[in-house]
Amino acid sequence: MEEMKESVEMVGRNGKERERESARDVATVLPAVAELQELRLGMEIHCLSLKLGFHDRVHVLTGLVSFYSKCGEIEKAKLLFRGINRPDLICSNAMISGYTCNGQTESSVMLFKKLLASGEKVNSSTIVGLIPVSFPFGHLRLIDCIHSFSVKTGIVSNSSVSSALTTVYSKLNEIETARQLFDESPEKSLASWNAMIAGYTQNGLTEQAMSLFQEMQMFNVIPNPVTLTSILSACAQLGALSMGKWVHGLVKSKKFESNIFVSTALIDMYAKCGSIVEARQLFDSTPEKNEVTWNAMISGYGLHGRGREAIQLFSEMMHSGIRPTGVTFLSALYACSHAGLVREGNEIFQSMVHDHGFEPIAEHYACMVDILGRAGQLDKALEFIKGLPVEPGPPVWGALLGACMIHKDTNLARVSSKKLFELDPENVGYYVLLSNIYSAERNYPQAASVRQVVKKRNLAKTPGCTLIEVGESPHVFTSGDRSHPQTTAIYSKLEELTGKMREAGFQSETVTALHDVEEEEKELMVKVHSEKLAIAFGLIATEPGSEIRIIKNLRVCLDCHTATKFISKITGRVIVCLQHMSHNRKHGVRSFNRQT
DNA sequence: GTAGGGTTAG
Repeated sequence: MEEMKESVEMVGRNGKERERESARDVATVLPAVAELQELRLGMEIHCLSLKLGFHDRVHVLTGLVSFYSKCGEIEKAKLLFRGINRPDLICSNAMISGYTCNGQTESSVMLFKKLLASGEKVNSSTIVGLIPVSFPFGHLRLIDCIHSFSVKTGIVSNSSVSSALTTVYSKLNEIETARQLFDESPEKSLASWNAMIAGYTQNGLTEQAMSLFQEMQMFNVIPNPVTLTSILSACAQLGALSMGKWVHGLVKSKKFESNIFVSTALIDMYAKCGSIVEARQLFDSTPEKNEVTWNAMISGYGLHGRGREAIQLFSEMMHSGIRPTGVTFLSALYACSHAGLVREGNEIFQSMVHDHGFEPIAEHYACMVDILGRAGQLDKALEFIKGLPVEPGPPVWGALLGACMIHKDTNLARVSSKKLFELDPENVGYYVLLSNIYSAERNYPQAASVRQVVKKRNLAKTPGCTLIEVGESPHVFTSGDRSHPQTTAIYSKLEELTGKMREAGFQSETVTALHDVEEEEKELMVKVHSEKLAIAFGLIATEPGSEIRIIKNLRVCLDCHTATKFISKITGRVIVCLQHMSHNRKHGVRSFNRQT
């Protein structure tokens, strides 16, 4: 930063006789200023070049157009660009890219067409700048057009073009097209591999991401921080602690720790894999933190039910000078809901709106409903919903339904389910919740009729599963799973535990309620089983007294929570139980059993 | 002087 200022001052001091050189210096320094998002400094440089009279050189102008675009000052960029007499290709490319990264796709396309009409030959940078990587939604047809154009002109063989296309297709969940582009690209750069790996992890296809990661190493392509960031995200999604630790070792040996993406991904990985202490140690030892780093740590605490720590960190963030984002508030609110911190959640929500001027989105409202609902304040939750300035969507009603389940409010459950079935008829989760509520109060005919709807409409439900890592190996259990090699020992351990739990006063309300119901009904309680199986296995397979960490994918959780507490008490083991949605991906879960 | 790949919530 200081060096940059010096360099600018030097330009000033040297004056007219070195005008040409100074102009070149300015053009060189601008991209760095843009990357640092130093709007003020860039404007000073702009003023300086006006003063010194080389502001009209095309190199400087191109740099300024690009700089203002990257800082979100698209109007300034447009103004400058319009003033240029005959912009050359590089300058036009800068403007095309400027429009695109500010979400002004139509203007970008118009300029591109104008360029083509003028007979100018476009190059790979033109195409890359035209691809709406940051704002792809709703532009699939345009992207297809750019793709065809690239194939027709042969420019698709340029690895930058094909990487950008791979990325944009991945973002639109068009993963097969993305893979085809990757496979057909004649010279795969490191970025090509990274684009495909990231495409997989962002779509939850962790198995494919991992195998491509192995493949690239077989081709002697050396992973860089970008690669490892994606791989760490895959580990986090899988709960793959030992793989994550291995990657951490790689990060250290390659001295990538100072990369902010890598350190943030590491913190997130440790938190999601159950090692919150490790996560915090890394967080504290990381000198450079951005809003995402803070968010990852706050949500990590939330995941572990450590609401107080989450709030503490949240307030430290507010004083750190790092500006909060919508995700910051979501993470903090989520932590409050898991820890039953109603007053604190309310304060954070109010502060978000009034002190920070954030317009809440549906997820924030849903979090508030969740906070009130979980705490048993169902009336207040409903009141809150009724007072919303916008029409509440599925996340809001879903949160209310979840709360009704915990507090067994059948009437309100019926109201929210009705809304949910209208708004989101394909989502099986809501049917399962409602059916469970009916079952819990022994209203079997109603429960059966809800399940009938699921069956009739042929809706697929997400299978519940629980993961546990023992030593270096991950083990995944589903409901009633008998596929594990140590199945007999696991089930007898479970028997033993059930007996002891009963002696200790454990009453499995829901399970008894479901006792005389058909097999399929028991399946609705999948995660209870899978979680217990995983714990039973953990007890057998690990050293007495050691910590047991399990990760599950479904949110519904009434009986298992109490059962886990009992088991922990009886066996004297610390049991860390995490649930995160990113673990809710079938492919990833399957890969676990195969990989080892 | 323009252009490719990355982290956080649900």
